[in-house]
Amino acid sequence: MRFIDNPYQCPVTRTMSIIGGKWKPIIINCLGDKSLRFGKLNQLMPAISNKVLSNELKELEALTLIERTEFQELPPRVEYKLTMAGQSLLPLMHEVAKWGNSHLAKQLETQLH
Amino acid sequence: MRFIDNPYQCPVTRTMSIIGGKWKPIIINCLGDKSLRFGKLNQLMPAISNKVLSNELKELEALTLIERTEFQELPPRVEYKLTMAGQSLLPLMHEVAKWGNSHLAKQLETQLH
DNA sequence: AATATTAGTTACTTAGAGGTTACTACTATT
DNA sequence: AATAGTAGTAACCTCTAAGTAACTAATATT
Repeated sequence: MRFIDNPYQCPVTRTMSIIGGKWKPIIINCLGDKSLRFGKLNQLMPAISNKVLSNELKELEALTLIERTEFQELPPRVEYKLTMAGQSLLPLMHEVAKWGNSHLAKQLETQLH
Repeated sequence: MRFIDNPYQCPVTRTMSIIGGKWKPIIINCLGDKSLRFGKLNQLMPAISNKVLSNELKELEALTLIERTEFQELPPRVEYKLTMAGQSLLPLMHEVAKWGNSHLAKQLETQLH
């Protein structure tokens, strides 16, 4: 999802423009306050392809929401974690998760099939 | 955005499957606790086409998150408002808006161009 | 008889997000 | 000399969410 035209400076529109993609909120929530390797993220989100995960991580890094650390080891090790800016999204993610745990959300999910 | 495969029952994934579309959170936030006509919604979100707005409203209605009321008048009058279920999303929308109003979000928005 | 008003619908097109598959680099281990 | 392990990349494809433009129904008003 790309930038949404936001003439009235709507804050919801602004947030959705930035983290409204299919995977970004899920990645941010997976990271939480942990530092995770690429492969671990891929394993936590089995439905995302490594190409898309790689792209999303690059975009999140460009937005300064996550930080990528490369270790000089073999086999390669790369860890991702939220920056302070990224962590500012955690209360929001908590609210998203809270609603997702509600009876209504669980019921609606089954209806989506 | 359609259903996301959610093998680990992740609540964030669940929420994003349901309201993760480009426009749904914006529509829900626009409605708030008000009852709004189709044309008014279109005016509040000038970047959405009437075809897409119409589709999104139908989907939200099918999810029982909004209620559509048709008045027998001419010219036609139709009003949309959140159901109780839809209103359960307002605290979440409030958190989304709060983050969207942060300095960081405003800064990142300009960067998206 | 033309225009306005409202809430859409229809038919068509298109951008691009997302998906698939195969591949690479580098070394240690069997 | 083949395999494993990690973090990706490259080339290609596909689908569908979204966009565009024109149109409709029904009546009142000019």
